[in-house]
Amino acid sequence: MSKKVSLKDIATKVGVSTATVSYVLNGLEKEKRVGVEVAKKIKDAARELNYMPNQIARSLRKGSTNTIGLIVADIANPFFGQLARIVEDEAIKHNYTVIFGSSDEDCVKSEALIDTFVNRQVDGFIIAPSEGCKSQINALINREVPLVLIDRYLPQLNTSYVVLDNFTAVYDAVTHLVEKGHRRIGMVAYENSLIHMSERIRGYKEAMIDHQLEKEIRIKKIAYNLPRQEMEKIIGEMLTHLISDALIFATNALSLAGLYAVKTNQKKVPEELALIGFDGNEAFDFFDSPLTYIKQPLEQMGRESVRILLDEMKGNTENQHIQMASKLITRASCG
Amino acid sequence: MSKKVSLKDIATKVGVSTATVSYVLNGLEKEKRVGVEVAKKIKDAARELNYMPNQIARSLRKGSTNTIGLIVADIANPFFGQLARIVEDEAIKHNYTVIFGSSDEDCVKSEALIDTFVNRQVDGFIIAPSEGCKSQINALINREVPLVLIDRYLPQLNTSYVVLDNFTAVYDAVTHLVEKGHRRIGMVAYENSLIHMSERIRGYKEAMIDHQLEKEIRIKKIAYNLPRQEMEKIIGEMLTHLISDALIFATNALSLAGLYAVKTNQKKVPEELALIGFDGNEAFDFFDSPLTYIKQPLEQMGRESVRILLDEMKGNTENQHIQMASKLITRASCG
DNA sequence: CTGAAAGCGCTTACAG
DNA sequence: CTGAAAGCGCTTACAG
Repeated sequence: MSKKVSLKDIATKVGVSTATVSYVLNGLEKEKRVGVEVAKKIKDAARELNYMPNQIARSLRKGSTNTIGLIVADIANPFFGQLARIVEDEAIKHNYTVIFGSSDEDCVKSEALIDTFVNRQVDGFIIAPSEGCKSQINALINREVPLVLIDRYLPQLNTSYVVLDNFTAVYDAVTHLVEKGHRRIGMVAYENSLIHMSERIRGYKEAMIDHQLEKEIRIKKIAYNLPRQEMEKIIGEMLTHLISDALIFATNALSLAGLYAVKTNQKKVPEELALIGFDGNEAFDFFDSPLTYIKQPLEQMGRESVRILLDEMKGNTENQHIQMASKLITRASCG
Repeated sequence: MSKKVSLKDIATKVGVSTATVSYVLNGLEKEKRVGVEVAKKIKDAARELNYMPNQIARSLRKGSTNTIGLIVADIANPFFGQLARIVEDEAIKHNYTVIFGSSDEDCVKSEALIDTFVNRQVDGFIIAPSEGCKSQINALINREVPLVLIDRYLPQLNTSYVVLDNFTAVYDAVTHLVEKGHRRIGMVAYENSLIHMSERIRGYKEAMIDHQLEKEIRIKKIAYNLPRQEMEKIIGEMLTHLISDALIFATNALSLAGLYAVKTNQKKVPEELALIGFDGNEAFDFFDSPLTYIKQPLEQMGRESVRILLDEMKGNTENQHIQMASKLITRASCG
């Protein structure tokens, strides 16, 4: 890169100290009572030299970087991609930049990302925590780094979070299926002990129990990291036995794998099998009978998480817990 | 945040200078011939105090931040989300972090992002440039900032880039439709003068001409920033008149809007209307007759762009131009 | 009203 | 083999 213009260059050119230049360029000319003429000269010089402040130097001095670290499971997953976009927009409004990383629900990756971001002095974190990385998050808490968890939280840890009311989301989905006359309702979930998954499963179970369907409870748990073809195969096997007449999928990716399996196995929806998906997806709309699904309020989740984080970065140490209601978008797939 | 541990703290504790600590922690102990015992003490102290180097201070001193700035049209768009993920993975391998921003194809936003990233001293840029922001990119070139353009390039500017061979992609798509017996082949594109769009359109036109279908050329251009409902409506209107018996969509978003419109208007595919989409999308698979589409080699594009950028950051000033071949995934939607 | 100076936490050329 | 010191480009408490 070519020679960069610094405060000093402007100071030299105008014939003042870097302090004065700094004041003027940061809009403190009134407060510091810098002469109007000097101020003008400085501004002109800055423009003329095409001065761009070195945010790194500034960050070092001020001890803050105006950067937010965002860690999701996978930025390529539309759920997180959309969330990232909302976080980005909110961050920009408040003059923050976001650096991001994908953990793949993997604790080792997650830790590496957190360390990197800490080294880079991010002012705060928004994290969708992975399984088993409690100690990493706890280390952040001990360092008193502003932090909000998203999508899931860690019940043992005292942090702010923004999540879905997963229990009610799935509970209501089951009820909807029951109302539509389904009884043998199964669930396809991830093998994951985190709260978002366990709450979805709990919502399913309790709803089944409350509807006197305890004996029909059937949950298939699938590993997160399986390629979709594998997921599809597993779900496909479920379908050939067809012990259920309705299925609820616990995530977007599972819903998609399920749709592929249903298509491959040529099951008629909703006649042979009713379906409820999670999150939105265009594919849901083009499935033979458009999918009923549990919709998360992504926009608000993203906004709230940034709002809370900014709050914490301003010094508010009170943890805020937000649980948002989902919406069941009912369409043809449940009969 | 709580008190942070610095090099000095370790130095004090062990009783050496910060220089020695720095050498040891950066693996220069051999080179600088630091005593084995001292080195061990330093490493132990660092571990004990849970030392995390301040990357900001390091960046200021070294003049490089190990950060890549990635600017796409919209990180929530799966095409760019997937690209971002690949860039992220490649960057991490080489110890780089990526900060990202979405331009919405808007020059003002794009410029704000570029300025922010320059201020933050990113070591290099990967940019999907917006329409009319030539001067911004040019400013980057003048500053000698390592840069690779992606998805589109600016023909007037001397930069590295990684793009699709858009001309051939669409040319071949037209040929495929012709071979399938279609003649009244239309195209739905964005109102965008950038090279990726103009090349797609040129590919369409030339193919039509080469197949003696010059008179059947019909291109509908739609503004990028329209909400999908609007796009759908516009395409819907095309469908009611049905001047075409086949349509090629120039982007993923247009393909989706097109599918919704076709569904709403209950056109039979491929009997009444053949379709070819751009990029992949799960919705393509679940459409009544699975969509034939032009597939981009995303993985390689992401990798190559990072590889070239790293190359430039190492000092290689030679611009590299990469144009990748697409693949036509043929399925039922063309008959 | 304005400037000299310290200092943020590192790295590295230099001296011994 | 090891350390003192300068310096990256800013901000800001302090002095005058």
